[in-house]
Amino acid sequence: MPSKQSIAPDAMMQLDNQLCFALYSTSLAMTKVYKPLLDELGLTYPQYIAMLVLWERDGLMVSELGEQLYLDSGTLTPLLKRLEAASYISRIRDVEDERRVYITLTSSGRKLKTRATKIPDCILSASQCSLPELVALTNQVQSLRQRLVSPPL
Amino acid sequence: MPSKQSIAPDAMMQLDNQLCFALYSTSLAMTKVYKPLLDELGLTYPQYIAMLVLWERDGLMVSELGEQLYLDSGTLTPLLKRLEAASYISRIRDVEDERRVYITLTSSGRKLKTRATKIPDCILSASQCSLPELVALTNQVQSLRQRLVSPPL
DNA sequence: GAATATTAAATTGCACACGATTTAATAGCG
DNA sequence: CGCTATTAAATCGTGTGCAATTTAATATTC
Repeated sequence: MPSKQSIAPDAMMQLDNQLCFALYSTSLAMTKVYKPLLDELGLTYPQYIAMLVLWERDGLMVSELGEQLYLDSGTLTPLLKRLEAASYISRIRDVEDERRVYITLTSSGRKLKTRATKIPDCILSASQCSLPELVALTNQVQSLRQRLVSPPL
Repeated sequence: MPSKQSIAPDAMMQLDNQLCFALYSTSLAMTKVYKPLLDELGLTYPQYIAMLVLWERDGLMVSELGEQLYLDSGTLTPLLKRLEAASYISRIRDVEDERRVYITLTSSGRKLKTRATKIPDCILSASQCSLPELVALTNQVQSLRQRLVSPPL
């Protein structure tokens, strides 16, 4: 009989028991719920979360944006070029330090925030979560992320 | 003053408050934890979860595999071709109904299961979760997924 | 102050995701 | 039987993610 802190290897390997697959498939399912809402704004989900950060604080460097999104320049550079092509942001190289590129909202990008306001409500309703459940689950998942990105020595 | 079931729109839009971003970024962080373990097996994470399903039940159709993984043929066909190129699976068209393609493990693919057995333990330890916490969180996330993929009328 | 190291973005190559379309095969129906 | 509808995979195009490398600029060190 297994102890409290162990479990049969086969059970561990079952897909439905796996937290990682639950996160992976639920994240993809979430993105599909966002899709029709974001289509109206002409944004993909990763573009949307980049805009969310910029709506909070404009004028970030690519690397600062990357820290908040947990994404690197290999992902962000092309994504930001598409947002620039859509006239939502400007990419401006710092004259003080030409290695840096600052991301700034255009007026069109700022205006988009208003139209995006209703999205969180739509998602909340689609997720059929109570607000306390949503807050609790978000905190637990964030706490897990923190443990994963800063592993113990 | 907002009622218990409402919240300021600005707070809703803050990135860190958002369950979807928490799932998205944590799922990506999880995949990075898997990476060095899966590199030893020559698998990517999506390939690994396909193998997990096949280790449970061999000889599934592409569409049956897709139902379990929540992925469609546009994703699975190239992924399965790579697993076939790696000699872990065979793709065999059904002679009864030539629209169907059955996925079968090769002996090499079956052998891989042994080497994969330790992975769930490594992940559990990296996530620094107690087993009860992991089980509870997995159930909550799965329940959310179910609500997202089968919305109410 | 020239050589070296570090830093910030960009680039490259590969592997997903997925909507949409296409191809091919079977089922259903009059 | 022949026509239409449905089904199962495959294909195609776009947009991520990310490791690894490259490019260019700034810091550091001797």
